[in-house]
Amino acid sequence: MPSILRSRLSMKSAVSELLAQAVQSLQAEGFIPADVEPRIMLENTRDKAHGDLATNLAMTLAKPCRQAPRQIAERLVAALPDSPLVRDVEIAGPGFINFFLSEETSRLLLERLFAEGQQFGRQNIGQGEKIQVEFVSANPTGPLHVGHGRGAAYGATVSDLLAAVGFEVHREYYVNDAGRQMDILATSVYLRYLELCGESPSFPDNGYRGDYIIDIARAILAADGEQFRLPAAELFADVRPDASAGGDKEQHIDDLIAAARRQLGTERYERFFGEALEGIRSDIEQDLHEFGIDYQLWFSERSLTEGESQVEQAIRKLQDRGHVYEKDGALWFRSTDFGDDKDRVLKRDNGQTTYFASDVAYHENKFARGFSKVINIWGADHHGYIARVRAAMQALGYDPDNLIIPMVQFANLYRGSEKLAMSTRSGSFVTLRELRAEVGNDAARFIYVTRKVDQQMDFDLELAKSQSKDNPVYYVQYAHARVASVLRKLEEDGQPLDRANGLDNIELLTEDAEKDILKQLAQYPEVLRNAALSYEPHQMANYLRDLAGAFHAWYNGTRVLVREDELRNARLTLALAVQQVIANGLHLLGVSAPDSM
RNA sequence: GCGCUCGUAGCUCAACUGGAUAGAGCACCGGCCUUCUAAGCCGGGGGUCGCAGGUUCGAGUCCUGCCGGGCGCGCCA
Repeated sequence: MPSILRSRLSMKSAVSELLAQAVQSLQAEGFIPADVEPRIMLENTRDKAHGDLATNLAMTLAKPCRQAPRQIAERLVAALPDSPLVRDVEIAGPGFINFFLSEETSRLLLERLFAEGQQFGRQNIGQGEKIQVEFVSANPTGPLHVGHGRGAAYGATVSDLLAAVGFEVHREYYVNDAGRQMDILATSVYLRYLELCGESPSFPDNGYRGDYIIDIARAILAADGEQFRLPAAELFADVRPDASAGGDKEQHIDDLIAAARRQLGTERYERFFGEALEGIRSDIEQDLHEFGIDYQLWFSERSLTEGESQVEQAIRKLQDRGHVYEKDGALWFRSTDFGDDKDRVLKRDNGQTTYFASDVAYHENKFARGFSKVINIWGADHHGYIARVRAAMQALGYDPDNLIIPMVQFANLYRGSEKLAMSTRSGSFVTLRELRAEVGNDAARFIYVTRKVDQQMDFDLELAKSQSKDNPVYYVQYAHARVASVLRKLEEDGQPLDRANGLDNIELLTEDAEKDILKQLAQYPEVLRNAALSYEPHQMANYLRDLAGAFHAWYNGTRVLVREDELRNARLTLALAVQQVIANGLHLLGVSAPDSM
């Protein structure tokens, strides 16, 4: 293997290196000004007539060289060192330089592909740099629904892609276990508990109605009996009326929470709070685990205020740096100094710190742990928070560019043409668990990441559930299964698999379809790199679909198991390479690569 | 109203991050199973890249202004 390739990621970087040498020698001659540092951009051509790789280098040099692009192109081509990788070079159009790669490149590619196997495509761009990815982080007030699923699939895949290019990835779930929503949850559980005891309290309009609330209440009843039972009338004694009774639903629920806490006592109230929280959180953890997603840490929001309050410390740090002022009895962060629309309250006039203050503390905590990059994957409804959190990080002395916040747009859920309403409170939603059961993990994971995250998407359950060809994931998996099937047939026929012989006869792969596949295989490491570094898993998903498409087209018209040993081995080698790359790619997407379907 | 974001084929989405003639899948029409899995393949029709300017060798991609969708705009979480 020529040294030029051994150390390089791909053909692309090898050719790029040739161009760099050409530029150097032209600079030595004085044709290109010495102070110019051209950025060499090579692209994979869309049209085969343009060769395999093309560069616009001559065009970008036109201005500094004050020469016509085509003239520069000619000089560059003349200065290119000879390479066994390049078969031909052409100048075309306004000044593109097109490279036609030699068959030798295919042999080298496949040799490396098989040598690396499951590792093929993996790189070390990250060099072990620590990067944190926080995703899902849904409030533990109920099971995850299909909207969360998108963030889950996206976050998990981004994490795995980054790990595959050499970053040390730390996956984290921020548990919002503080605040009023959790109290509403705890109180909802308590009311269900009372119902199970035989009381008949009215259930608040604002309470959580899902069946899982009753399940948690039932568990408490089973463990501890009726020791927490109170007469419903007593509990509701000083509670202002609910909206359905002509009152205000927010006042009603707040009164109810206060009454429950007072009458049960803090310790016994905490029992319901804790059971509700841990019951739901662990259910979410299990759900995600089954979806192929595991975290390194479940970070509790409450832990930020317990003991030596990190929230107070963060506020103090902002104060020390002169970004905090007092107004109307509250403490404000002057976020407008860092581009936010308005200043934000850190501590309310009643002494309580805000959710935002917790967020500041959490992000301070993240950076303090030494992550060089912090990625927050947020739902689109949180986009108003980006400016203030960035502002806080800047105020605390961190580079806001190291805080990356991709936003997951909502998925509109349809059942056929019927649009489904999603509401956690009312308990009427399709859960992620239901989706997984109906569609399967593979299809769900794949479909979620085929679209760019910042695009709103329509998710049609009927379509996703259909076990037929409408599902793109089957298309890709089928390509993998077909190769496995060929191998089974080969074994049945008692024929040997001689990959070394196949590699020696790569030049027998002369069909257009075969060349297409080889070219696409060569691009896999680059696709992986781009998908990871731009946080765009859909690039990998689309690539795999294209590769599977090229394979199906070839497979349909070309028999692999032919009588001639050399040709058969060459084709088998190609098929095996496709199988390996599809397996590697699907693995990164959290999707299985079955041997039969 | 202000801010962020998106707008590509009838529908759902791509376009290698500024490159050559904008591509797939559904859906529609017409072909291909005695041969390694037809969950497949081949062919066909279908486009003012929301609109209008601007930047440059070159714009779906960048900048500005409109139009339209989504989201946000609390001392809630």
